[in-house]
Amino acid sequence: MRKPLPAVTLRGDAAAEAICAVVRRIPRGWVATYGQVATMAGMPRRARLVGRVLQHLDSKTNVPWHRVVNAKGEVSFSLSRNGGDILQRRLLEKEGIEFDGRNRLDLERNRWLD
DNA sequence: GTTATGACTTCAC
DNA sequence: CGTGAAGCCATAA
Repeated sequence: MRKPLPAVTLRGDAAAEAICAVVRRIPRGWVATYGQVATMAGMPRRARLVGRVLQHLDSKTNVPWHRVVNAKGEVSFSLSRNGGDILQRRLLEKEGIEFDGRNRLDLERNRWLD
């Protein structure tokens, strides 16, 4: 008998925990990129994995997922996020981060350096 | 097994 | 600075 497909394998996984641990260290008002988080979590080139882990967080998580943006310095927009991208931008603005007319922020100025 | 898809990144034009 | 292609790796079909 085959084991039922786990609904979410990334949540609770060791790799997922490592990623969350890094994201939780991002100070309020600062951002990091997916690739940066991946590298800091000890798994370079796993940027996409970071995005997938964040997508599975539940709404009451203590992980500041909104402080993670892509390498271009913009909030990743996707229909599959069902409005989560808009929320992300709003949360960042509430922390004092400014966006230009193209949904981008200044990475040089806002990137969190460990 | 193969193919397609993504909250990605990097490099070449 | 924009675009496209290739690389990436976990999931879903």
